[in-house]
Amino acid sequence: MKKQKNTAKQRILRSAVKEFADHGFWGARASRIAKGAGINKAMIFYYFSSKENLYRVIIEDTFKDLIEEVQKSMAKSDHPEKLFETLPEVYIRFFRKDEFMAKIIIHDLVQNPDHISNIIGQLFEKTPYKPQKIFQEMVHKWHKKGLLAESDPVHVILNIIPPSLFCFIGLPMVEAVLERKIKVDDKFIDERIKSVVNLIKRGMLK
Amino acid sequence: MKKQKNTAKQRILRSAVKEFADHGFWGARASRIAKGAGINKAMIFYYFSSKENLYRVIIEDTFKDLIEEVQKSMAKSDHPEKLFETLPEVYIRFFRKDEFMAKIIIHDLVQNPDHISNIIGQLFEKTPYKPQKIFQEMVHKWHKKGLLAESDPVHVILNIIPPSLFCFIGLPMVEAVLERKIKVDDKFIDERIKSVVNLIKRGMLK
DNA sequence: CAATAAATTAACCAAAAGGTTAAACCAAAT
DNA sequence: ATTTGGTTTAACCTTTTGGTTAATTTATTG
Repeated sequence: MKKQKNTAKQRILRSAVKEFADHGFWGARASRIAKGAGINKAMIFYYFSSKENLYRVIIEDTFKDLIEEVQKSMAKSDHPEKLFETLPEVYIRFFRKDEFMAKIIIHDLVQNPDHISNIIGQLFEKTPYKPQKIFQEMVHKWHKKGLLAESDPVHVILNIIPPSLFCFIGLPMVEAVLERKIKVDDKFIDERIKSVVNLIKRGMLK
Repeated sequence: MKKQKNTAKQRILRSAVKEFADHGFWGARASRIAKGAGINKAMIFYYFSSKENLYRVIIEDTFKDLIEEVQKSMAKSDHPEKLFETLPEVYIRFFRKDEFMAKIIIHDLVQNPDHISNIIGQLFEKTPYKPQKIFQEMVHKWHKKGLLAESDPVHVILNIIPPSLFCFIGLPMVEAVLERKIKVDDKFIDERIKSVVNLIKRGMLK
């Protein structure tokens, strides 16, 4: 657990996360970040030198945390059932902790796809063992053993992450379609995790 | 099929779709839209009065088309199996047709959730029968009959749309994680549809 | 305490943005 | 041929933006 200091730098970061989430990189305003952090605008450039760099720092920090958690969950899973039971929870709880980050990642993914690719690439380079190879081998092995119905790791990922990640961003659309407000409380989160786990276990396990 | 005229207005729309998709509303530049359309910047404001209005027109047009297709697919489905077999194809093919729109919708969903809610609300008001009621009743009826494992319409939607919609936006992330380029060609699209259909049929049907 | 380094601010700046305007252009109708 | 109406343009304007600067306050340290 990182220390939650209240230095000017920390307050800028917190305010910036919210600003980038609400307005995206281009919509984000340095003046609003400053106001939200209760500091002078010049401080942003004093500590982070540019808006772009501030953005990069935030994205990289978040991804480091997320990837770490996913790797932990993968390391513990010697069976696809175990993996499918834990992964949705990791993603959903991570993005619930601060849903702002979910929004920022989506923004980045849409506007600047190479950026996130590079960050993930760099983070993977530093780790001693190669998680990308491990995942592909896991899927391959499990499929051969007859445990997995889906054989392509690409689709395995595309079937797990979106239903987890999207439940925060997509909700307004669902609300409109069903003409009903949906409260994102602990109960809803638990139900969502259960539903996704069910979906991918029944949908992809043999 | 709408007529694909080549009037200045049409060219502005086409150029704007690409610009909004690549940069989001705030990142989009009127000057670039003009250059892309090969017209003078003033024409944008002559035909659409403001950047915001141009954006609104694009979003509303797209949604009208999408909702129409989804409703057609719903009307034909008297059984959940049928619905689960057709819906992913509708979404995936629709967003493949121009993936720009997928990006724009995501942008809008993240930055301005109320906007899309309102558009959907307005479109639904005009239709004689209420699709939102129909869908909820369908799910309820099917669940009671023992055809559906998932009883909550919210989760049914959240299990169908994200794996379909996200396969375009999320791909760069998957590529980074697996350290492999993925070509989005007809073959991939077919595979993706099959995978999603499989996932939600096995995952939610009883 | 004095000197130095770090943190903070108000005022400022150039560039770029969305948007306006008034004049020119052009096709069709009279 | 001239009027008329919709198009199209270059030049312009205002506001806002990310970013700078130079001066001031606050903390650190010898």
